[in-house]
Amino acid sequence: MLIATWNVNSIRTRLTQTIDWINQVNPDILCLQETKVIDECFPVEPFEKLGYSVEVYGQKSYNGVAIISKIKAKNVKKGFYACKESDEDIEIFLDQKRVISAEINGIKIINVYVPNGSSLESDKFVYKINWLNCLASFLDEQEKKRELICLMGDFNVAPSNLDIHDPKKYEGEIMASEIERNALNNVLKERLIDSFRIFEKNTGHWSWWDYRNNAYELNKGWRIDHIYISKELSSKLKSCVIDSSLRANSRPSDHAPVMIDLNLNDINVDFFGDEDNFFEI
DNA sequence: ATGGCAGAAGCATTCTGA
Repeated sequence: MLIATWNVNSIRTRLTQTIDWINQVNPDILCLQETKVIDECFPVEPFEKLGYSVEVYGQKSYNGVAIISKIKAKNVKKGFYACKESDEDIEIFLDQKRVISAEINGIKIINVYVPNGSSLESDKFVYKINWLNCLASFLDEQEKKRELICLMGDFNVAPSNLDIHDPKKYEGEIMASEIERNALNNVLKERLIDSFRIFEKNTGHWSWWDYRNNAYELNKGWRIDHIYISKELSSKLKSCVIDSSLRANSRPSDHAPVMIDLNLNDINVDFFGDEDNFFEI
């Protein structure tokens, strides 16, 4: 089962490239970020023609997430819910459409577009950390339900210095600070693992290159797009790849897709709906 | 320290992103 994530930086501008990529790799699930379109205007037909079902949570101009899947998503939820914070605390995140989740093939799929934060001195940075803390609370609640989780998207955080082309230059800066890394680790805790690092221990692998200063041509990138899976799923993980070739297209997204291959043949797809049962892998 | 590029909104230029 191929599960992919891609920040397309506008689905309408990147529609042809997205459809071409789907035809090329045939993913079972594709999570998109920065769709930048209201739900009524999301181009669902090209995906449905290929046999996919589409779930969207977008807004005008900014943000926006979507789940494209061969198997229709169940129990689709838009925004945060069931966090231990009160409803009023969750409410401040409602106007930015950055998270959509659903159950597909026995896995809880959580698609996120984490705020960038601008700089450590910015109000947006406070928002970013609060948002990550809310995501951590959201996952705490999912964990109580013993769900198998696949959390993916644009995290706007490089988990370690191995994930930055010039870590000294950006030490302590946005996307590289200890504050952000700690907030991310508090989301992951001991329950979620970085799919990419199961297979690759070295630096030099990026998922995002700045549009400016010829960053892609100079290979000055960052690895900020991630697929985290429940550790119970790690034995099922066959591969994790970043398809950086798309960054060389004309009019590319500044992000590349990331994709895992999970062997789910022996997973009980009827798990959801049976509260008294949970997986034995 | 600044600006570099791209997209949306909307028609000149600003806001936002990372």
